[in-house]
Amino acid sequence: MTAPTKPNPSSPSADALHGPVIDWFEENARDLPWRRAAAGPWGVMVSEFMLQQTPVSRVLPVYEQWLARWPRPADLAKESPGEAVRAWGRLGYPRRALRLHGAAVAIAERHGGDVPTEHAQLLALPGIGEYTAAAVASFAYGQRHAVLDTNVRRVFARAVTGVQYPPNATTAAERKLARALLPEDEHTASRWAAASMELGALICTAKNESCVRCPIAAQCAWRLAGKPEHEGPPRRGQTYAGTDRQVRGRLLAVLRDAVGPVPQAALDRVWNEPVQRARALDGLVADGLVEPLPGRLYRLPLS
DNA sequence: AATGCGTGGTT
DNA sequence: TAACCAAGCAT
Repeated sequence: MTAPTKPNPSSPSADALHGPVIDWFEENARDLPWRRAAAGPWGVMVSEFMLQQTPVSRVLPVYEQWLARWPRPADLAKESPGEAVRAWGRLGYPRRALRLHGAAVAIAERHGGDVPTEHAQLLALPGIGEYTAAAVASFAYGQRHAVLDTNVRRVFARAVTGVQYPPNATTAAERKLARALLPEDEHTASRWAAASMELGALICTAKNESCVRCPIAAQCAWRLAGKPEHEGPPRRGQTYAGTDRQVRGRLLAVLRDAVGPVPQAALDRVWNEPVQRARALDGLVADGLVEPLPGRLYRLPLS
């Protein structure tokens, strides 16, 4: 059985992919605010945090609000973490807001207020992992990095490896392939990173892929193989109704919409099962998303 | 390495 | 309509 990340014998060469994909990108790239020069490294970094597991359409309005309110890392660093959580609104995964605030504080303290340029420095910031460090270094600073997000992984799985979907978790073989496909020239590499991601986002989508508009359809290993169905373990479903996540979301929504501290009685109304409710609230406090005050009061964290 | 972590649109 | 999906990270 062939490893799912091993290129097919008939897989296209790197050189055969770069030109068509980058040319397609020049013509079809979306005009997103974080792609404009005015966004700067901070705009790129904010957008990357917001886009972790969240669609572009929902990020756009919140991104504009954040950049208008906190145009530099030091501006956000001066705020309380709770204000960041409040301004995060309903983007989801609010720990990202906390981490972005923490990253802004670290940038103000350690990097003179400028988003660091080095991959290792970026990786050391809270909320920044392998993908985001590479994305900021590549998109904001034009550096040569393999930017391996879910879109790129899917494009490589199909075009090169010949399977419908990449593995559940990113494998060493995928990283190796991404590095092998990276153009040598720095500027070309950064264009390739953005272009291959955009191809996955717009054309080579998880469902209803649009091969007729794909610039590399003629070379795509998966299409040439007759687009075989995904085999292997199904991707882990994400149930939500009835989970602690749902309870946490409801609790935090009350605190976001409140001006001052909220009595526990008000929080109790969002979920009728007391054990799960208490567990969810404790979890929010443990995560630093909620601050308990004397007298059974709660608020978003002031520090 | 498997799991937990929000939310809303689409099929 | 329940399931799936959306530029991951931390533990």
